[in-house]
Amino acid sequence: MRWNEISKMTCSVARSLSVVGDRWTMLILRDAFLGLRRFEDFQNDLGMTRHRLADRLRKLVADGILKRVAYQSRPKRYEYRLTEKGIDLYPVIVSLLKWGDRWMAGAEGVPIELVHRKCGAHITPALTCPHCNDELNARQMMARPGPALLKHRARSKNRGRHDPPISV
Amino acid sequence: MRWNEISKMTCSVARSLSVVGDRWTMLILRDAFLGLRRFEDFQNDLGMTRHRLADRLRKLVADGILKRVAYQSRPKRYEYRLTEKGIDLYPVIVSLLKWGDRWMAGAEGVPIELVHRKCGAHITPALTCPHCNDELNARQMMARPGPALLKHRARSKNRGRHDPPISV
DNA sequence: TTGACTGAGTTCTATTTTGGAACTTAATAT
DNA sequence: ATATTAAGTTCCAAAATAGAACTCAGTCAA
Repeated sequence: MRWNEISKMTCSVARSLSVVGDRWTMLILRDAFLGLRRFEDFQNDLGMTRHRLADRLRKLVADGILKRVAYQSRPKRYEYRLTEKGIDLYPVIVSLLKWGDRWMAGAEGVPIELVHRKCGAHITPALTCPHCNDELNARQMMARPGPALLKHRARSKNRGRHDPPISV
Repeated sequence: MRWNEISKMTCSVARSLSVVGDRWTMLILRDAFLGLRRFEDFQNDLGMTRHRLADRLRKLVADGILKRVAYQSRPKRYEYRLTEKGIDLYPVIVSLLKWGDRWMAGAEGVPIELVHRKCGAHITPALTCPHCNDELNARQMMARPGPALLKHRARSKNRGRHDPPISV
């Protein structure tokens, strides 16, 4: 199976990765969340080739995650800003950040700290249950097929090994 | 810059991606969270080549995210299970799931629903501030350099454009 | 009014990574 | 003896990426 076919999987994780799962894409978005907007800034910060960067930016714009906005005319220059769809990826980046802080940080401590503007606290965001407000972890959760997966199975009747509701 | 050098960046997101940012890796982990453990099961479910799969599993084991456990002898057979380090990636997967549910789901609804065992509710987990319990989004957060980044800057004195504390 | 400089790309080639398909190996089952 | 199963390997072709140089439109400074 080719990578570009994963967008057709009946799985939200796969569909998300078809958009942000490419090499460099997530790091471009990290930079965007840190306030970078211009081609040269991304290129300087990431050290990726201009070629790849141009490609990735184009794809992110096509996918509605960044928008290309003129910031001057004569000469026309464009910068890249997060759309609402892009901003909504924040939890993904923060989760990666948090995991990296815990499992990949050296003796020097963490590279970046997050502050919640509203309450002013320096925090590490947590995944919680919006119903009971408990902090969540994988063992407390259970996955079950949703409507799209049920329809998909009814159509293709390839009922396989991990068909029933599954625990994590 | 080559992709394998990103693990040296002073950034937890980059370091995390150096481990789980490869093509397929995150999907292997999704399957692991859904309960899959065996080579053949991963291969059947994902449709990736056995070659790549073997490679990725090896790397995930080397990185301490999966462990290779014998589940029978004669013939010796091994399965792959999440370690604590692997289980701790759950928020990353869930964040991707949630984003995909919101931005990539079709008219058929979502592929998978999550249930919180403890309270029994069907929920979509949210990122919250552990201090004030508010649900978080990017605009409410601010990033500032942590100890590792400050040391890194002091060493390399390449003080660049996005050096000061940055808002998202 | 020529010559250097900027920012945002594009083009070219060489290298690395993937994908596809067939093959291996050890043990069991028929 | 032969087929089957699970977990890989091997080999070749195709695709993606890295590195470096080049383009292009407009500005600035002498």
